[in-house]
Amino acid sequence: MHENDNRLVCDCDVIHADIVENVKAHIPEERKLYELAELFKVLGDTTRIKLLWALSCHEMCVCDLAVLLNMTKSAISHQLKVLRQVRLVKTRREGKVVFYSLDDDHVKAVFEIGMTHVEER
Amino acid sequence: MHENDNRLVCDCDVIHADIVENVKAHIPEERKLYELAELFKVLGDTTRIKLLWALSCHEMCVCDLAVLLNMTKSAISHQLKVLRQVRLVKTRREGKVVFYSLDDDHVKAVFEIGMTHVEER
DNA sequence: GTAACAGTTGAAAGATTATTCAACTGTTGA
DNA sequence: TCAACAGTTGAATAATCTTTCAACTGTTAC
Repeated sequence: MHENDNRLVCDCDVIHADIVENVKAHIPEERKLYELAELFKVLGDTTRIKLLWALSCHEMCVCDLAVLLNMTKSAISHQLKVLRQVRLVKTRREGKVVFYSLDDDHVKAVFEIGMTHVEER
Repeated sequence: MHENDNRLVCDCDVIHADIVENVKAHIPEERKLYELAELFKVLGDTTRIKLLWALSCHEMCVCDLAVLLNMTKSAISHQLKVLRQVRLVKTRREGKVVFYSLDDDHVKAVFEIGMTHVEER
C-alpha cells in the first residue's frame, strides 16, 4: 500500500490549480476511502464471489460449499474468514456443523449494479 | 486463479445434497461471476478508488491527479490504464493534455452502496 | 528541426494475496 | 474415553499485483 512519508513524490506541476483545490476540499477522509477499497478488494475474488452468490441462495455449511466449488474445506474456510472479518457473512453452529449465511443486505444490491456494468460490455 | 483441471479437489462429503443441487442449478455462468470479480478487483485498490472519486467530482488530467494523490505520473498512468480497460473511465485529448473522466453511470451507485456498508460498522 | 513537456510503456523490484499442507480444536456418538 | 468428522489455523509456496525506473511517443512553440 502506498504511503507518502513526507517525501514529495509527484514529478510534475499542477496544471489546473483551481480544479485540484476544489476536489481536494471535497474528498472524503482517507480512512473511509481506504475502507471502501478494502470492501471491494474482498469482493474482487472469484472464489469469494461464488461463495457470496451461493449464500445469497441459501445458508450452507463449509462441506457443502467445498463440494459446490470443488475446493478443499481449508481453502473455503480461509475465504469465509475474510468474508466474516468484513461482516459480509455470519455463522450459526448446529452440533458439528457450522452454517454460513449473508450478514449484509447491501451485498445483493452491489452485486446487481456490478452485474449491470459487466453485462453492458 | 483457481481452476479445477478434472481432479477432484474436495476433501469431504456433501451434507445437504438437496441444497447443493438447488444452488448449483441457479448459479450464473462461470464467466459472468469471473467478470464481476474482475470489476470489484479493479475497485479494490485505494489509489484507483481515489482516482475514481476525484473524477466523479471533475474531469482531470494526469498531472493534476498526480499532484492530488502525491504520486508519480507513471504510477497514475498505469492505474488509469486499468480503469480504462474495464471502461470505468474515458479520455479526451486537448493538445498535450489528456483529460480523464468517468465512463460509467453505475460507478457512483456502487460507491454509495459500498459506503453504506462501510459506515455501518 | 528541435527543445520542452504531458503522457505512456515494459521490465524489474517489492508487496500482497490465494491455496496447499499438516496440525490443530470442538462436538457427537459409541 | 476415544474414534470420527466438521471446521479452523499458521506457515510456506505460488501466483498476482503495485510502484518504480528509464526509455519512449506525441504535441506544441520557438
